[in-house]
Amino acid sequence: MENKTLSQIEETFILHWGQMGVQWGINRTVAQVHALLYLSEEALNAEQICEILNVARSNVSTSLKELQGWGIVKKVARMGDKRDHFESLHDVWELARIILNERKKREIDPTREVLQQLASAAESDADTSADTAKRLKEMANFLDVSTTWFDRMNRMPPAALKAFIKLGGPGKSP
Amino acid sequence: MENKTLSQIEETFILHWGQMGVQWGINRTVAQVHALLYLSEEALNAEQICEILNVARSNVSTSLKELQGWGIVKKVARMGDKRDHFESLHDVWELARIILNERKKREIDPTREVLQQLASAAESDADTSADTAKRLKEMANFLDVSTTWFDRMNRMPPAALKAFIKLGGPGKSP
DNA sequence: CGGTAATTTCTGTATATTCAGAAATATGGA
DNA sequence: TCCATATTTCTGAATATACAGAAATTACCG
Repeated sequence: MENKTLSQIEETFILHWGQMGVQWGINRTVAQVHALLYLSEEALNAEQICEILNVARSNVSTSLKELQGWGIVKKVARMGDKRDHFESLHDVWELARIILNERKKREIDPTREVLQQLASAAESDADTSADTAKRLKEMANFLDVSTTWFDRMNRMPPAALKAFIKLGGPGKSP
Repeated sequence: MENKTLSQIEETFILHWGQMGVQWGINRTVAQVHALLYLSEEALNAEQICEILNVARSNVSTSLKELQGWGIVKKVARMGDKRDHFESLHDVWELARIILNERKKREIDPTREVLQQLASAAESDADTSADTAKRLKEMANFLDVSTTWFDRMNRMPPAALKAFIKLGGPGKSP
């Protein structure tokens, strides 16, 4: 089991991706593991990932679990090897679609529900000003409209979505 | 200077917004200050914000500065009052547009540049596999296409954007 | 110009989060 | 069943974040 080393370029990408992740509220190691698997042509096992990234085995385990939970990394079996191997989705469009959708499901949707409840409760709440009630309603409505739009985009076949974005949506500007 | 207290509903919203912020890599206090100002009909001064949110004065100062840097909170002067007062943009669409655009400018654009450099360097780098080079290029290209699309959306007049989203973009599904 | 109040920046400390390694558990084959 | 290896859970240490108060700066008014 030889230690496959990274080129300077690969290393830079992985480190940058990790930084990026942190800014978006994603654990650095999770982002790095993902970056590594994204670049890697063949599936890697947990041990290899530790060695390449120089992070603790436990972190890799947790990160892989997280990435699998998002559906962007999958286990693959290898003949004659008991250990699990992991590979990432390699289609960037599909990756983006899944990541955005997962974050929406986990973070936006619950917020939307809370806001809807608050907005409707605020209407008849003596302690809450009509003005606050209005703003809550506007925010709730905004989330509603924009998530509905997102869902629609999300349901498009990948190729169609890609074409739509490339075309520029509403009609291209000069 | 009396301590304006929050209704239960307002408090819940502000706390939730703070949580939400953290998940997206935004300082909790920053998000809470924003939530408070978003709800508030009249502009508040820093002192009031401290009292209402129970956070340190210095944190409020830093948070306000940050929010002003994003362009979603503005100072307003009040007759006969030396202290600065602050108010948030109240148009949710405009808010979303500005926030997304700022994050793009600060986080995506630099990443895109790095990736473009890495991708082109990878092509002629002996240490980097052709496969890696391909993936870097795909990622760089994806960021390019999607940010170009975003910029185009962003340049639409607010009303047109709103209408476009509400309509459903690519054509509505059954 | 001075004095006063508001505001921001700085600094040490407290708190919370994240991490790596160790120990415990689970899994698969002989 | 036993052994080897993979995986997860636990725990102290490292790191990052939030805080309060002090010091410095700025703005305002007489």
